[in-house]
Amino acid sequence: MSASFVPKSDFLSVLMERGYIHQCSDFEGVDAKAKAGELIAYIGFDCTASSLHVGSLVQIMMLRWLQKTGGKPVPLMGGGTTRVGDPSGKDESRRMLSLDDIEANKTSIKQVFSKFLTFGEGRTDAVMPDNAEWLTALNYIDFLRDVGRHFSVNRMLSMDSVKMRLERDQELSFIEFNYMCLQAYDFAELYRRYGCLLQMGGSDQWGNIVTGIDLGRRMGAPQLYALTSPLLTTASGAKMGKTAAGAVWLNADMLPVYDYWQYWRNTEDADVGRFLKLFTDLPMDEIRRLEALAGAEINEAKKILATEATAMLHGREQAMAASETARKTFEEGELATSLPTVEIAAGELADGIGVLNAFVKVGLVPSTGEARRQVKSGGLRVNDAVVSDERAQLTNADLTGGVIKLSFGKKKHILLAPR
RNA sequence: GGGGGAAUGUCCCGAGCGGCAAAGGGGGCGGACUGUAAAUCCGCUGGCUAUGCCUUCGCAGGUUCGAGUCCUGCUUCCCCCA
Repeated sequence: MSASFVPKSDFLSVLMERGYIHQCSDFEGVDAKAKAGELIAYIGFDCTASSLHVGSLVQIMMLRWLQKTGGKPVPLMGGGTTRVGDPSGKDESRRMLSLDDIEANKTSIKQVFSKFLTFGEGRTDAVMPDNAEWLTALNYIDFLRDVGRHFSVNRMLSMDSVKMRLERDQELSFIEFNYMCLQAYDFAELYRRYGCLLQMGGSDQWGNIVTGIDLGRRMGAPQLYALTSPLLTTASGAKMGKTAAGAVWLNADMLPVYDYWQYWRNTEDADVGRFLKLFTDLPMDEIRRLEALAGAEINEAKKILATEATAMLHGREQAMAASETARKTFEEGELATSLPTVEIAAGELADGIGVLNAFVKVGLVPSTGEARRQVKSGGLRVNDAVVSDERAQLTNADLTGGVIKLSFGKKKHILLAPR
């Protein structure tokens, strides 16, 4: 980032101040467009899964700030590119998604965007096109003639991502080599359709975005711009968005609100300030105050981070409920009825069910073998009492207030209720 | 087309004289310590109706009391020559 540059637009001021920016092709240019209220920007999203996860949140937030500062955000669904399958994840035979799957994923993903952006027909309202709209209509010969001639292979070969692969003798498939052409074409097409001037994305997208700018110029678009965000890792170097249980999904049906809240609550100390800036709307003054908290006090900042981030996605009411459940569970050690509950046939419980199987049944551990191991290391508890006998049975006698509380480790609790 | 390598515990990397549920890492999980953090230390890291049974080393056959290990064929990937 150019050290001397001082933005005049709200958009760049916010992004710079909050740490969203890694590189920008032309700060002054973007700044001027934003200042004039003419900035329309897009970010591409895969629709390989029915939900985005935390890893995409920085991108979503950039679109959100764009809208809040007077620009028009364009989240682009990669419905067309998804059909090809992104080859850069080098694990070979990635399954091809059916068109129905892709369509379903798009619908599901759009729900998330509507939490962060306002869609509509207005000047700053977001629109969500799908690159399948133009990519699938392409004819190979026409594409080569109209678009392909603008790509310089010499130039493509000189790009870092390509150069690296060639130097290491790693295979670079033709389809992968073409992927950037399709993405570049998206940019040109979005300019044509929406007057989109800026493409944003993660820092790994820089090369692809710049290729798009280049193509735009050759195809007669005005100057286009690139802006990338830093690749996010936690302070200890782990990738964001992955936990033991899998990805931190944004859709509530794939990750319960409580778990989402917990994800943020468990942020490392060193990340609190950075995350508050990136993942909440809190004013900077407030954030500066929170990140100055030291020692155990920083837990207050983490709770605020969790509640704010959750509220943005799932609504304030749900966020408060998650916060309250956590408070009861951790600070009062009391049984909160809002913990996830799994039902069991009343008769089954009356007959007695093995502890190990009970833990497997509610999904806290994957197998009885794992349950057995956890008993040995003291990781399982029933009604807060450590399980020491793996042969123990759970019966109606274990019901406390109509349920049995099963805990795995300190943080994972599930209630077992007879039905 | 010719020659030479490689594929191992369904997260990854990676050892493996014919007796192997298979060394060692990383990652992950649990425990201790804390603050629901980090760091550190300890334990665990195929499945089950479990003093036993079943399934794992690219795929399919074969040799053998016994195969990840030896043989044959196949698949995929890499390297060298053409």
